[in-house]
Amino acid sequence: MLKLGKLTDYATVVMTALATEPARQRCAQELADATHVAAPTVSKLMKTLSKHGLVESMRGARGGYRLARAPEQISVADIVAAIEGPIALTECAVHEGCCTIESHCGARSNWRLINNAINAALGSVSLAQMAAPPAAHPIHFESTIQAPRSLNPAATS
Amino acid sequence: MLKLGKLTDYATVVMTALATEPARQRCAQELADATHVAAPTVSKLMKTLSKHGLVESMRGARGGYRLARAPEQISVADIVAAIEGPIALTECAVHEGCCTIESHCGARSNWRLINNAINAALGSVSLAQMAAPPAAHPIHFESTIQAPRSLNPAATS
DNA sequence: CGCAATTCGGACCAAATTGGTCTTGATTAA
DNA sequence: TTAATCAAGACCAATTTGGTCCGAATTGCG
Repeated sequence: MLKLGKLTDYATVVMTALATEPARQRCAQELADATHVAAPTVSKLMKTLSKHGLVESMRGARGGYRLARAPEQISVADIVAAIEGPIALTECAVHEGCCTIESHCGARSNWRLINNAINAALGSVSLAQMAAPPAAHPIHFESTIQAPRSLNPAATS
Repeated sequence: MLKLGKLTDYATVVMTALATEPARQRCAQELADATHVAAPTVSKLMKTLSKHGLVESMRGARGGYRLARAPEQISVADIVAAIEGPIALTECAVHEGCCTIESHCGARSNWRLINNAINAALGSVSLAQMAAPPAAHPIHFESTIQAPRSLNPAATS
């Protein structure tokens, strides 16, 4: 189903909630209330997100969480990567040599290209866009993926 | 990890192998030999692929499998959809109303847009491109969602 | 200055999904 | 008829996922 873990989905919801008021810090319970996600789950999510530097955590009695960066500087790719690990459709796109058929596979390199494209797509959507109503920000994906033979992979678009 | 099931990966490999000689029909064992995928797994894959109309099956002695369409007419999105079901990053993108927080969720509609974009990306890559060396076909996909009122320049680093 | 309330952090466990194999039955060429 | 091959399903093992719980840390108040 090309599915994204439920936790990742929840993470985007919580992050979107935080993005509505980036300055205010809120504790896990407060976020759970706002998003209707189970409180322990929110706690777990925030732990992971904080470990990856997407949110800042304040401990102690009046602690809570807060976005580490401006909503425009956080992409959904960041969230996905934080919760689910590096974005990789195929296992071999990250760990080379773990595939038993790697030598007989003509599809590998092309998979990596597709992988990059999706990565770019997810990276081009910011939290600010997620928080806004869909009509406000037309989301435009454009990705030309070419084999790194003689082409400069830097974004010259 | 945004991961794709291993079976889907294998399916693309087997399909790519078939695409190298679209006219020839090959039995499951032959394909297993060529791709180094376990024979029973190939059998299971082909069953599913045939059920979804991507390959044609010939039964009986000297039977085998063959691509149902030209390699250019089959996209990786077709394969993914056949093995893993409809492409949906979030559960709510397909089944509405199964999410407990649907009413408090400002991210839903945007998720659907992203989902469509990825769908388009996978649909723009054909089996013929997968079978060819990566440098041969620069893969280009572009997907603008919603009215292109104001263009978003966030993609450039 | 110490206590207690509150909150984050990490470990743990249960369950669902997935990956893979096997067995049985139907179909066709030799 | 016989052998070979696909079709269909049940079945089991394993990885991953989702969720809960308890301990460590910090702040506010008495």
